[in-house]
Amino acid sequence: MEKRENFSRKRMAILSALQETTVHPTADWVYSQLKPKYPDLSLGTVYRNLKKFCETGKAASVGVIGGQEHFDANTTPHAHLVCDSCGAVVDVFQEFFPQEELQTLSQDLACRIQGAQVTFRGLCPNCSKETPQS
Amino acid sequence: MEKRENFSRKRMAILSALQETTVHPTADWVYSQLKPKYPDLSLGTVYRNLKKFCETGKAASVGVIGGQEHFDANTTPHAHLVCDSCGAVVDVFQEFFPQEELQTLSQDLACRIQGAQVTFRGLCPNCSKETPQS
DNA sequence: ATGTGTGCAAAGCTTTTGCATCATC
DNA sequence: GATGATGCAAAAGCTTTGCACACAT
Repeated sequence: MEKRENFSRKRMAILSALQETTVHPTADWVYSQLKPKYPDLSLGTVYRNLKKFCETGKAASVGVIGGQEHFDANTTPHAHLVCDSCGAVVDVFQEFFPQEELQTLSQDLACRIQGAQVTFRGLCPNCSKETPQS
Repeated sequence: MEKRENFSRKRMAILSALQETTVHPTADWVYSQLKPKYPDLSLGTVYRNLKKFCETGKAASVGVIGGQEHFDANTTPHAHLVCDSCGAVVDVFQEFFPQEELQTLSQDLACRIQGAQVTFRGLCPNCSKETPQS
């Protein structure tokens, strides 16, 4: 009978993995992370659940970086910095486009802007430290 | 001898196609566009040249939207709006992060920001017109 | 019973790449 | 000849999907 508590334990594990990290992982990262603890986990399941999280607002896509989609469980408005050197995706906790600004912009452009994604490119704090001035 | 003026005519055609449109095309769009005029054009060539244009600064990537990378021959700082309804990528000619602001931000975060990509999401002017208030 | 979640493997799509060929110099 | 560009097809890589089975209600 010990099989019974399988009520989406894996789904919870995927969401937790996403919530407990700040690396903005890819599906593959989550899979590798959980595989040891859930040996029969399938990559398809990770993809399916990540997609579902995005649809239900539990997570958001950071976009495709280096050919792979990155996810973020922090859905509060903030930006990201993608490091040219190490590829890291780090948070920039600042809201550059509050609703009122989006509305102003929408009026100016005769469109309906509903969200903004801000992505910086450069060197992350770590790599910035280790790289001599250019 | 009529073969002689083949000096990268295709490369020029690819760049021109990119420059003469505002749709921020994908590799496949460029390929389809040029194929009638250049029946022996290969998709690989389009990919190779688009990549080269990005490396040499003649073009820039708008990012991966709907699974395909979109390109832009306009490399002046500006933003984009991706339409949730028709998928169009339209220009927003405004520079939201001038160099000085990037430098300020870099200091605050102890990093080195070298560029910013701003992408809005919502309804483009066309779809906004045709869609009743929500 | 019905619906949902999953593993597995196959398929799908976009993009890259190896190799032979052709053009230019 | 040497270099660079291309066509073609194969390969690679990421993501989705069909199907059968297990689990939950």
